[in-house]
Amino acid sequence: MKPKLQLADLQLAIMQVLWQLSEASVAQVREALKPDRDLAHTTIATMLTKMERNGQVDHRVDGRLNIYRPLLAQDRVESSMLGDLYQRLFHGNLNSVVCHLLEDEDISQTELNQLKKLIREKEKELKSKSK
Amino acid sequence: MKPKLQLADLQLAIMQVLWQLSEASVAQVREALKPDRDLAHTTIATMLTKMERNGQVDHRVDGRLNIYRPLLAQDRVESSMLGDLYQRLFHGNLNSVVCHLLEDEDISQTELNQLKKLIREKEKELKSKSK
DNA sequence: GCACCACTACTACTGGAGTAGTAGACTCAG
DNA sequence: CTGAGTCTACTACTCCAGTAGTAGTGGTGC
Repeated sequence: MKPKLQLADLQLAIMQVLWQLSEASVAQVREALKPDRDLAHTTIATMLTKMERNGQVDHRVDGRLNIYRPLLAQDRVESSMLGDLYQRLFHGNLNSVVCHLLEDEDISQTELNQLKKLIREKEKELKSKSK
Repeated sequence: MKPKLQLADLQLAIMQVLWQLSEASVAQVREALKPDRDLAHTTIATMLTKMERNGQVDHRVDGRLNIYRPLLAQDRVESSMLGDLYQRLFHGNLNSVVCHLLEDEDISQTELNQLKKLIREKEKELKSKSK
């Protein structure tokens, strides 16, 4: 069984809590999500059960508590979800993506500097490979 | 009524056909989608009806044909969907996004050059604003 | 000892995407 | 004029996310 790397909205939110805490009980997840969405305890529990069926999380029993931990690596999910959008929406056109980001989002000079550094590194990598 | 800017999979595929052709009949959409997914004529028609209910497309009647046209601008959808992922998955961290893209996807030197140009333009804009 | 609390397991429901069948209307070839 | 084909409208069904109620269970305060 291949676990689904594309996470729906709530699933992603839950997973991010798990990534941050390494592992968590239902109550902990609920607490962490509370500012954004105040969900019933059972809602989280149900969702976690479903996610376990999907192979996205796992749980161990601690006394009467279920402690869940993520089965998916954060960067694999990020890559998968971003890559999917990148292909579906932009057909692999890097420029439009960055264009949108620079236009729509609030970007600081610091971030631009880091960006330039990333590009320089990528260029180095490209050159060494082409030889 | 606010039309939904977040498009599901098939919806996006259909919308992209409409963007490309400006407007299209069910049969045209179906033809365009055929290489990727060979769907029944009625499937497309049903989907278009639903999308019309969602305020995403519109149609006029031409003889016995329904000709659909997109109601959403391509770049608004792109911005919305990308921005949404950007916030949800990366919490507004531009670096990680670009990092993933440079790492996962196949990027050419030409694209990197264009990227640098984009950055230079953005820098200019930042400077002129900060004054 | 018992009432309460916290937690899980099970069940249920809604809404939307995705998929397609069927019926009915119209059109065109022969 | 009739049959084959094409198109829409309507209906139906599956799957899954999201949401939560209820029942049962086991510890805890007093």
